[in-house]
Amino acid sequence: MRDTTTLQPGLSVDCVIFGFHENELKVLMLKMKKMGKWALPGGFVDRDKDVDTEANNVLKRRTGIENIFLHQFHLFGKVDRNRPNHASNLLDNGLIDSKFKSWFEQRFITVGYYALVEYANVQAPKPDPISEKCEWLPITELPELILDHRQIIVKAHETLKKELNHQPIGLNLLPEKFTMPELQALYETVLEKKLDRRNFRRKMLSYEILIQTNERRLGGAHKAPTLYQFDKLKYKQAIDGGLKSGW
Amino acid sequence: MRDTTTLQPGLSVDCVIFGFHENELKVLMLKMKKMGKWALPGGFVDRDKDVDTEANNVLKRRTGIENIFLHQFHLFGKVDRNRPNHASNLLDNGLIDSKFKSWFEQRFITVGYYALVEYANVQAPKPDPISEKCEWLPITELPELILDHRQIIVKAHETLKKELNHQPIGLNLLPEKFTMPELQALYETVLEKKLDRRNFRRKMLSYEILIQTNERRLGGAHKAPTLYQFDKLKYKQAIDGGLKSGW
DNA sequence: CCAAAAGTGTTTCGGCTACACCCATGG
DNA sequence: CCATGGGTGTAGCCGAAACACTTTTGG
Repeated sequence: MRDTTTLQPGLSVDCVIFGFHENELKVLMLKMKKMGKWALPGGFVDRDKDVDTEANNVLKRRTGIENIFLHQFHLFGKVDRNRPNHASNLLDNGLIDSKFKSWFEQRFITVGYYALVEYANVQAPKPDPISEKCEWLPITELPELILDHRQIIVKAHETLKKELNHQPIGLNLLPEKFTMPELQALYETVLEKKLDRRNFRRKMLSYEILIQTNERRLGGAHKAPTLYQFDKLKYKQAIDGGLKSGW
Repeated sequence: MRDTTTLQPGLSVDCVIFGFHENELKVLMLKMKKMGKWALPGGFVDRDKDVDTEANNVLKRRTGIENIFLHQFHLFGKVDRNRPNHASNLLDNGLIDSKFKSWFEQRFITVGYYALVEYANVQAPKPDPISEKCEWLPITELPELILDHRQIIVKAHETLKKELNHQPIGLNLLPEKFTMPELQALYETVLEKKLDRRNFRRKMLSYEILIQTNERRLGGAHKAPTLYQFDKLKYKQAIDGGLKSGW
């Protein structure tokens, strides 16, 4: 951060970036230097940029990914969410220059966005200058987080679960080709409940957003499952038009 | 407005206040002096107040109503939503003092809230200092609005329709006691489609949020319909817990 | 050949839809 | 007594849930 005068004061964006790996729902988090606590990837908003644009920039800076599903879900506007100690904690740990003290002492509100990204596509997530590392953490075992970031993640997860009743997920969250059981595992993980294998298949096929390939996932024990991929056009239509039934 | 130094810069809240009257969904709007355009009731956010609190204050100032359903639904963050002409329009029409010029020239984002209020409970909605009147306008026939306020209303209405799949409405939007056809008319108006009289009744009763009184609505021609009221405890549980089926 | 997972089919149940019919009220 | 809207019942359809059975793979 060089100059705060071009930034919209008191406003930040935070991104809850979901990934799926080893049957766990994970969130991309930054471990802050010195403080040890973890934080969501976030950023400030330039005075002459759309808020949505800045959220996309955050995602791109940490993962290199652009142009994917990124959805605003809530504004967190409690007056005490970053006070009284956040700025002094940053200063005391030498994470920010003292000339930015007043900037960080402002009352801040933050806009929450969530994204769904393919785990394997994020090879080396990049920490920001005040973080020592950027890693995927399982959503079920989060360490201590700064500010209200835990609450932001919970709200993002709740929103994702609700949206699942109207929209498919999987594209950008799974590899290009995947099996039906893998897709089901994703749904079960996000929804935090078991689904019937056969009914899941039928329902998912009824959406008509899948293309069956003639390849199979070999190498595992037992019968080799068929690989599918998304029909991207129809998938997009399903996102826009909305699905009827829920889970 | 006396002093902008206590306000969170570049941030406002706007409330889409829905009412229901004569089988029309209405929105409480302010007609701005001189300019003639209409605007949503809104306000700025004090540096030491929660954003939610300020939204409630806006509602209270215009309607006198407090402690009712008021839901944040979206942050509008386009960089050009209040520029380049909004501040100069206000100034040219003498609506603001020139000492506030720079305040209104800032880039503004706004948080949208929507509320459901009982039409009859708002006897004399109060205009703000820069408005000549405050009135209910039918959502289907909106005049010219300032900024992106039309888009904000559209988004609020879309959100309301979606929420209807998971939550009941009616409390705070209808009088204390109401008939089943009146409740149905509300649903049909919000959803913008006709529903089957008999199926509507069955479905609504299945939610178990209604209490049947032994009174009837007299005075109309034909059979006098039974009056119902909401079981407020169960209604609240339905809001929190969510209903399953949709419309 | 066996265990375990993938793939297919079938039955059942409940909710929603689309009706027919009776009841009450004002005119 | 009749037109009109309120109130009640019911048959049929469709989707979801529950479950049995076959197929395929590695070991």
